[in-house]
Amino acid sequence: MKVYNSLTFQKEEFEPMNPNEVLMYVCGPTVYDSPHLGHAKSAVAFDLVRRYLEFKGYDVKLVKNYTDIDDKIIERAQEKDIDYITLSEKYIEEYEEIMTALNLKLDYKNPKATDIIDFMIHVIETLIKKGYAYESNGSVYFAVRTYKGYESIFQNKEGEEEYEDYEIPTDQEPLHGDKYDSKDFVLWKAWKEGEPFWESPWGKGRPGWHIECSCMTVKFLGEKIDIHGGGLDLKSPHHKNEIAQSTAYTGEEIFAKYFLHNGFIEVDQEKMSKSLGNFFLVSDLFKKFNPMVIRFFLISSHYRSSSNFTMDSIKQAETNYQKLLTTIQKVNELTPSGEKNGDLTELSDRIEKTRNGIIRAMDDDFGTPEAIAEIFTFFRELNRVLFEKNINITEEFKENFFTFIEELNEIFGIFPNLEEKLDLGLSEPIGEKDKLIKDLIDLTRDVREALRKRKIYDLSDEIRERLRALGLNIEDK
RNA sequence: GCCAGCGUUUCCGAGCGGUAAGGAGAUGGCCUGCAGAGCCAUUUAUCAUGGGUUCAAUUCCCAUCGCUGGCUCCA
Repeated sequence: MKVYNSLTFQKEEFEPMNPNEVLMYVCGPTVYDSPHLGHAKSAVAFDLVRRYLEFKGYDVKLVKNYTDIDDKIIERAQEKDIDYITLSEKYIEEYEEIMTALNLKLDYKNPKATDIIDFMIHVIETLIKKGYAYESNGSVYFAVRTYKGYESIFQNKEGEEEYEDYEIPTDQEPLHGDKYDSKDFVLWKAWKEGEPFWESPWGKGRPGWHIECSCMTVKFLGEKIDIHGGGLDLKSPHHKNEIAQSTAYTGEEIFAKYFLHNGFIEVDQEKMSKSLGNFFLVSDLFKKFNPMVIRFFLISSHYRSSSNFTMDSIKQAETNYQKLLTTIQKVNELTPSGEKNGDLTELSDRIEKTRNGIIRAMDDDFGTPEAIAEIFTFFRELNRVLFEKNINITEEFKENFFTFIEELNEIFGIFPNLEEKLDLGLSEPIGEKDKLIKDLIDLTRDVREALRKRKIYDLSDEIRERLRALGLNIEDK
């Protein structure tokens, strides 16, 4: 299989360092606000990568961090006059709830920046010792000029100018605030009145942003990993800095073999932003759409391209998703009674063809849109043969079909709790699905059946309409 | 300003050297007590514009325009 590697600007054959295992790190959110659709896009994109790699037989270890100490968090906590921990805990909890609803698989580890302060201090000390970093006024900076090759990271150009041999001029006064070079970035931030702090060899302070991901990777996955993921906006300088400081620390040639970056959500062809007022929080979208519709929307475009979010496009996703569910429901309701015949054999072949088509698409840098197209093509054929020609199916075919659906669920994660859904015939979640609801639905169905038998259509239609208004789709045979 | 990416039919959205997947919407038809679902057909494409390379370009190269991102916090 091939993946697009941001380091080399091209698709490459995917070969993890260990043939059976994939070590993967994804930059998680800074928890100072509720997750918006962009966070969901990133999270779902890498959940998909992880799922597909697992489907291919790899044992995937995925670490995703929480940045729980940072300027914005401190600022927001001060505004609200609460402790920064209270703030970050609140948003971590919300993030986890939302990602669970979006059917993300659990990560191997979700460390918080503040969990590993000691280790960060150790890494920063090492960087100073090795001559890559310097202390200045209680802060510590990474001197980018000491890192040969810094400017070439993520540069798709030949002959990028690189730094000559350079030693940090610690005997001089810094020219750029506390820094010797404007590009130097902070590893440790000196404490300011009113801010949370940790004790360090350089006095009170807190870690800089870039160092945390490097430290987490090394601490929880090792000095070299296979895949590092994150949003496109993190490429520079965050990932650039991560690579520099990590390899400076470990002395390894590489930090991550493949860097994967996901694209953005746009709204009406414009960037989604608070100032434009076109900002969508996932929690708000959940009020109007099933989380699986959101997930389906997100995987309907390729993870690297930007997706255009409009009310129209999310409704289209809803229609499409429902279309898949409807067909699955219909197959589920069929009672196997037939003998093997030519049509069924052909359909079984179609399952195999579709499976191969999906694998082909996903093997090419996780081509979800093409994979989904394969599913639709197969489902249309399925509908035509099964429900237009009224072919009887066999037990074997039904099993075969549901094994395939289960595979789809493994790869795309779009059919969680399918059995429940099929039993209830629900198109939308209606809150707590318990036995009472199911019984009431059955009751209503029976009443409608009776009415329709006596051709009292106006009444049965009214019941149908009112159920529909409640989010229950009733379809007459 | 510098760097990177994108511009495909009414809409969403693939393809990326041999004249363009899939879905939505719309219209007509089949089916149905009706509706829905489903099926069939049409809408369905001078692939932003202008040059160039090639037997052949939506796909490669150059320029222009438009949009987006990075250069400061950001998924």
